[in-house]
Amino acid sequence: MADDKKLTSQQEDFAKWYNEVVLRAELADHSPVRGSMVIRPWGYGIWEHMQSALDAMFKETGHENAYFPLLIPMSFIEREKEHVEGFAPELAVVTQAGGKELEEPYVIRPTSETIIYAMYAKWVQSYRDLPVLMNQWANVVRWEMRTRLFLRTSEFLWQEGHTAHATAEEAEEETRLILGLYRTFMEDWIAMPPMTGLKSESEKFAGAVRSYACEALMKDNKALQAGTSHFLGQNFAKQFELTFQSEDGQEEFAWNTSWGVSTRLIGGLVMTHGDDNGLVIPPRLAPAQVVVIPILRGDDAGPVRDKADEIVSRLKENGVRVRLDARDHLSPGAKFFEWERKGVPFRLEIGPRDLAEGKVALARRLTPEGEKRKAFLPEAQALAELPERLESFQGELLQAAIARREANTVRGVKSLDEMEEAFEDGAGFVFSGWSGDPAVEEAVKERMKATIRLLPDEEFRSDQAPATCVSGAGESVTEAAWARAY
RNA sequence: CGGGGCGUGGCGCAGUCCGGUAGCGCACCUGCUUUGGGAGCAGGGGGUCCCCGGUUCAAAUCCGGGCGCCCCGACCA
Repeated sequence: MADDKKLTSQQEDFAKWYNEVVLRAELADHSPVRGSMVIRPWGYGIWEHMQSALDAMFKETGHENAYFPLLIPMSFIEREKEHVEGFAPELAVVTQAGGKELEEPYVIRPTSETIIYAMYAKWVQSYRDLPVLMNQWANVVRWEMRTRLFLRTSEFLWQEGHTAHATAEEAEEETRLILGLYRTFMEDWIAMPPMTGLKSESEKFAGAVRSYACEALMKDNKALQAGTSHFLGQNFAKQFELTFQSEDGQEEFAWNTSWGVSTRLIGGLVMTHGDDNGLVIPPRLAPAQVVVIPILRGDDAGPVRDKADEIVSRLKENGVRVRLDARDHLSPGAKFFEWERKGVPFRLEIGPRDLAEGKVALARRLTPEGEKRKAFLPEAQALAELPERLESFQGELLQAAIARREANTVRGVKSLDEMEEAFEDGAGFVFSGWSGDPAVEEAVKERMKATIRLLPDEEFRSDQAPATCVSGAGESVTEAAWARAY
């Protein structure tokens, strides 16, 4: 950031660009505690829109919100073997309270399976009590070694859904339902089109039988795990005695699922749409969809200001989220740059000239190829068209992201050499055959830092996948999508 | 935990080699003139130079010891 005004370009240093955008768009800032962050109003505003959209989707599918406590007895975490092994290194533990050493330490939740299924065990007696479909919005703490704003911080915000079912089939169905719901949300709201599929054994959630995930491709061609949905089988039910009496009188263990997305999605949004001028926020999530900037000059300042106020209230009536920037110590140009950096989809300028002509200037955060940056439109037309222009902007962001993902996906890779070449050439997702042998994953990771992101769902699979494993040893039992990942 | 870098007004940095009044740009405050792509002029406020100790007439600068942060390699939404 030698030039205070410009951001480091994505091409020059993507990681540095990301950091600067997050800080300078005022999404978040570092807190005094290492590895944790403050989410500022502009960033939290995006999160609030994500929350309300997701929350509505959860409710529509029969889920209810609840809240479980921050502190979990250490012994609960230790109950499920794989779970504790997975989380032990990143636990923050409370050993003192009220000025005394605690008899049993408490863990600050890294996730809430244990406490939640312990409670479900209390509430569920019969098949008539099932399914239990709950979600909670909460913060969790995982002590990470290396942190990055939004992508990996010691504390983050998320939602975690936890369900209990009478049959494995029903639980599996729930897992898949939520995965689809996440995908729809990411496409329709973040305009971030993920691939979906199953995680390999080595990448699945600690304590799950199977994990499904949404993986999205960022602009630097690294994959971001953006949401996960886990089929937990009866692993937790057995440890917490979550049982029910079936229709035919048998005592049975319930089947569980858990699923979550976090504030990491904001990092995904930044790296899916941002450019060298800063953030680009999809209209449906933008805290402000339009910023109105009056050009206040000389004698016309009063009438222009009045017109700007009028435009703001009329846009509000049309359901557009609008913000007025009438600060008089900044030049219009400075405001243009500022709001572009913050990713506001549209800017509406109103000056003396426009006032005289009954027009306004409308500028879009991203200008399509061959179009002028600003359109001078009759005021009534601009106001009437803004809602649909916001929607088409939203749609174009999604289409562009899908096109980018496809353009950076390499299919049909048949050998490790070919795979390495693809990654050297800057590929995003690389598809190959895989024997299912974890040793192949290890070898690839060692050699080219890529991992299996997904065993992709049918929709994303190749028309003709290689019949042999990319390692050259053995037949392929499944197609795998590899990528370097966050 | 290994390797590299850095701690100086809010932010970004110079000054450190070779000790001698703590500086620059941006931001901030006041006033006037401005305002359609990062405004101009004038005036002004703000810093225990990361901490502790040592050397010296004198330390941001030299010496010793701490602490913190950032980047790169092994875990993870």
